[in-house]
Amino acid sequence: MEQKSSLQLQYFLPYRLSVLSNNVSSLLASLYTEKFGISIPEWRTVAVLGEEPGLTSTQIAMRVAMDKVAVTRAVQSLIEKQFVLRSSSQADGRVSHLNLTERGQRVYDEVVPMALNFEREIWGALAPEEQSYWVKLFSKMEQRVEEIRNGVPKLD
Amino acid sequence: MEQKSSLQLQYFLPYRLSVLSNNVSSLLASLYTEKFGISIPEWRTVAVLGEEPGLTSTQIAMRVAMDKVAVTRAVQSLIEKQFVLRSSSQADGRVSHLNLTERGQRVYDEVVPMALNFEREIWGALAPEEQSYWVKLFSKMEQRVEEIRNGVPKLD
DNA sequence: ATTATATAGTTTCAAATGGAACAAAAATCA
DNA sequence: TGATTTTTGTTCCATTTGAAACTATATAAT
Repeated sequence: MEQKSSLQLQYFLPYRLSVLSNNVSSLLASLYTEKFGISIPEWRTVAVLGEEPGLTSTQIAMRVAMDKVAVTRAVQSLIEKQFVLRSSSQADGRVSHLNLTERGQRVYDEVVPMALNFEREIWGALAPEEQSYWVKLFSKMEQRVEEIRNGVPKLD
Repeated sequence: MEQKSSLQLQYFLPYRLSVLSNNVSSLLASLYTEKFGISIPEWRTVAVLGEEPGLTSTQIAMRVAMDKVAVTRAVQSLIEKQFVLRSSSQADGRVSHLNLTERGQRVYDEVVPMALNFEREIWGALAPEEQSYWVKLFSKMEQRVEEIRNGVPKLD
């Protein structure tokens, strides 16, 4: 990897990551927005509740890299659409536990295979040994970015 | 790479891509928003005009994966801030050519090294041979996603 | 117990974003 | 030439997003 001195956007890692991620996200989103009328944050909420029923809003926010406002809105909308049910905790009056309704579970059950299938199509770009290599490299990148993030503390 | 039957968001490629990309973007943005008060689309516009002076709005949009409305707004804002100058083409009355002002050039000259430095920090996650491997795999992914995008034509 | 502090979640308001309609100029075509 | 279609870029409007203020409950401290 040679040293760069000029910034060519098309080869610039943050830019390429952003473009790829946007393309992937919007392709994936088209699978479930058309069919079920749910947004990306809503889908993420459904996905995580499908994995772990009964989570609270804050727990969802932590698992899903969304802020609490986004979760509030996703949950409200999912409740209106009757995909999610809220039941307040008797242990802690501030929180409520969220679960998929039967309809919500159907969304989950239908979208998961589509999503996995889409993921497989993308993985198809790489040979099997390349795939595990990708995962290894990607994880290192994630870690490093996390380190940088923690090393450069927010000014407060 | 074994077959997945359940979707765990934390291992799901589109999700991981999205999180990594967002983290990288927001770290990078913090470098120039604080110092120069420009947004991500504005920075991209400056970056591309630094590489290729005199582009028109449409040309910027093509190079930078933004839609034309985003470019219009970025350019308007950059003109107000006196980072960009618009000069209408006498060859084609519809378009105008955009250039960095001296102030805009200074932003470019200052941000580019910061951006490249940031990129180097991220690349630091990988050993040199891993870096070239990453580029290779990443390019394959980009290509595949592009293929899927073209294979699934927009409904119009 | 009473006060202070922290946490969960919502609301509010302003800014960012996206799509459709639009105006102006250019290109095509009859 | 004159009519039609494209292209460029902007504006308008509705939706989304984000940050800060706020309410309600819970926890800690004195």
